[in-house]
Amino acid sequence: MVTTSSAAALRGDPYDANCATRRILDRIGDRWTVLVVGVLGDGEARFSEIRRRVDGVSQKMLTQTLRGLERDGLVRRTVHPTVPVRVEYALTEAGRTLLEPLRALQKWSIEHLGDVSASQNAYDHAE
Amino acid sequence: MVTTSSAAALRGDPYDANCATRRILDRIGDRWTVLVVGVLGDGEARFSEIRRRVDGVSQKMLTQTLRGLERDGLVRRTVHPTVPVRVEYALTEAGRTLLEPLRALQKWSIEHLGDVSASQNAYDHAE
DNA sequence: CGGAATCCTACCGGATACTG
DNA sequence: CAGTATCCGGTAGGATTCCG
Repeated sequence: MVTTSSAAALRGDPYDANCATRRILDRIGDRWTVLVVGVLGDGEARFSEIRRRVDGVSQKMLTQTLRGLERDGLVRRTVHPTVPVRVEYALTEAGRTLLEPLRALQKWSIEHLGDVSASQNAYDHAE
Repeated sequence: MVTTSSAAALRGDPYDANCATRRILDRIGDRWTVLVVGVLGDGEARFSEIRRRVDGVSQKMLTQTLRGLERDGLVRRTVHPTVPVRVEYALTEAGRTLLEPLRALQKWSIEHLGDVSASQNAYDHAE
C-alpha cells in the first residue's frame, strides 16, 4: 500500500521501473506530450492548429503523441466526415485533471529556473 | 511575461522547446532523476546506497544523474577523504522544494494509473 | 568505494514521399 | 486536411574495463 503522506510515497516501495510515478513519467516525460496537453487545456483544437501552436513538433511526432494520449484515455479524438476531413482533439475529464499537477510543476519551473541556470553557470565555470 | 493564473501559463507563450516547463522536464523527465530525488527525499545517502535503492540504474547513469542534479544546485555532494572514499549525497533547499510538485504528480499517477491502464487495454483490444 | 573511459546498440525522432 | 510508410542519423544508455 502506498500512501501520500510520507517520503516513501514519492518513490513507491520498492524503487523500481514499474512504480506509478515511473510509469506516468515514461508517458508524459517525452518531448511533446506536456506541450500538447497544455494546448488542449485551452479547449478543443484541430490537428493543424495544435501543430501550429506547438512550435517545432513534426507531423509524425504530433500524431504519435495524440495517439498515445488517446490510448491513455486523456484525449478524445473526433472525426467529422466532411471533405476534407476535420479532426478535433479535446481533453477528457481525466485529461483535465492532469492539468493541475502539470501546473504545479510549471510553477516550480518558473520559480526556480533562474536559480538552476545560475547554478549551472557556476558549476560549468568552476569546472 | 508568464503568469500562473491562466491556461497560457502551462505552456508559456509561444509554445517552443525553450519554455520553462520544457526546460525543466528535459532535466527531470529522464528515466532516473525523479527516482533519485525520491530516495534523497528520505535523507542523505551514499552512492552505493542510492544505487541499491533505485532498482535497475547502472553506475554510469547514476553518476550522470547525480552530476546533473549537483550542477542544477538541487543536490549537494560531500566527499569524506577516508580510505576507501565515502561520498554522501543530499538534497539542497532548492532540491527539497521540488519534492512538492513531484508528489502532486505522483498523487495523480496513483489515482489515475488504473484508469489509464484500463483505457490502454480497451484501446489495444478494439484495435 | 566511487567513479572515468571506451565500446556498442536500440530506438527516438526528423525528413521525405505517398494516400483517402 | 490528416494522416501512413519508409528511410536514416544522433544519441541515450547498457556492458565492460580500469583507476585513486
